[in-house]
Amino acid sequence: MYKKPIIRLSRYKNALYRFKSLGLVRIFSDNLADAVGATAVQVRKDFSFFGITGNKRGGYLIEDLLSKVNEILGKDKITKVIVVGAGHLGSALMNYKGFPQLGIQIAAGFDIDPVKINRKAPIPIFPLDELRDFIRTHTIKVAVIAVPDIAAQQVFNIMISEGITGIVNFAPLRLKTDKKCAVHNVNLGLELETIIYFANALEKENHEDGHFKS
Amino acid sequence: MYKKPIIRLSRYKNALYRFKSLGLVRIFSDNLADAVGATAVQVRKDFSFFGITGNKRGGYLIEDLLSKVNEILGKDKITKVIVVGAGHLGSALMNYKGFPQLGIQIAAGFDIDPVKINRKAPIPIFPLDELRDFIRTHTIKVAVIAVPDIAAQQVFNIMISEGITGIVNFAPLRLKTDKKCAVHNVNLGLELETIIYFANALEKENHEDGHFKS
DNA sequence: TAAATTTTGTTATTTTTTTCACATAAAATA
DNA sequence: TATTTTATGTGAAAAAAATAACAAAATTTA
Repeated sequence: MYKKPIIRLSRYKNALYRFKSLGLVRIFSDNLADAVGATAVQVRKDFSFFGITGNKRGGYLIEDLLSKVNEILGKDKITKVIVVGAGHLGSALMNYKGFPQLGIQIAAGFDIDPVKINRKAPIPIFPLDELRDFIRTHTIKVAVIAVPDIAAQQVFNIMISEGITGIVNFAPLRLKTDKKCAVHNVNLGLELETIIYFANALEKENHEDGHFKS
Repeated sequence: MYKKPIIRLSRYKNALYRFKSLGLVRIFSDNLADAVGATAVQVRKDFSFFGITGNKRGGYLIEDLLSKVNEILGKDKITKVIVVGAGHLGSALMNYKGFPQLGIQIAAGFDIDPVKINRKAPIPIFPLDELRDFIRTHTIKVAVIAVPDIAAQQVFNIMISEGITGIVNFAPLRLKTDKKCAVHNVNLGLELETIIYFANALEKENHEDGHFKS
């Protein structure tokens, strides 16, 4: 399925835009590796995997590279995304400044709390009742779930039945479906837990180092 | 290094607490697999990898399993964590209800904006100036970076120099580190981009299916 | 122009992760 | 008690991902 190379391709793309905005025209695998935290070999390997080639000793032309990467990632058009749940996390996403550059347009937010509704805002926030209709009339294909876990499954079901094909889910539960939909679960608690494990492992290692080596 | 099994172990643990709270005593690899989106074999393989065994045909005693998993994950004590940046995302994290159960205590937040400072709140928010001192006096080892990208590197440097060993970074840039600190970069924009890629791939697949098969 | 250097691109190798296949123990049933 | 059923546990195989090794092209330098 080759998931990791795809993810890195997105990272390369973002780095490329940054390099481009600095006025650079040409880039080396080494620079890209530094920018995304990979190795130069890995960058070239990824490119090779997707059939992208550069110039021996000359690196890559940023413009060429961008158009190839964008083609592979299907970023030739703007993707409309909705965010369901306008709490802290939902707001954080809706206020994320980087989306336009990524070809992502947050089309609307939804919330069950009447206080949060604001149809006139730059990114309007509608009541949850209107979710189904909005997805249908705007042919939304990608959505973010940022509601409490009790509400998540219900929201998810609406999305699935309306033909959403990609969901990033921030509610700490695993959403189930038989339908064809890519679901990416992001669990903020888990991210912290995982890093705590590795932090502890490092702590131990450091102490052992201190004991045995120095 | 075997990173994936560790991450799943955290997921199993959380699922186990949920099962336990439902009054269950015994659990099967199959149930755990469903709960975390893995397969039953994978669950058993993971357990086998960490030397955890159950009872043939009898599944696993939740209580036993939890104590073993917690031991492996080093969750016998509470980990104090600080959150730097009290914007939308930082607030989302500080308000996350699930942390106490995970043995995580958000000890404090930090922000550069004077308006956000609140020393009396349940989770106090201090000015950024006091970050270094706080880490030192409270021997903080794990931190979250939820500041804009321009501020991230500076915050990171303070953390590293004060001996933080685990960082979850939400700023959309890659923080460089030596071996002494585990950094996990979470890029919300990238999460969306990745799911858009897979959503598009599914769209295409569905259309092809419609064309060739039905 | 020849040699040295730099950087890509690819093949081979290793490591990590997932899946498959099936033996084995415990419990249930006949 | 013998048979069948249900799960676990693990060795082997396959797939995915990361790393290593090095040939080849382009450029620079001598």
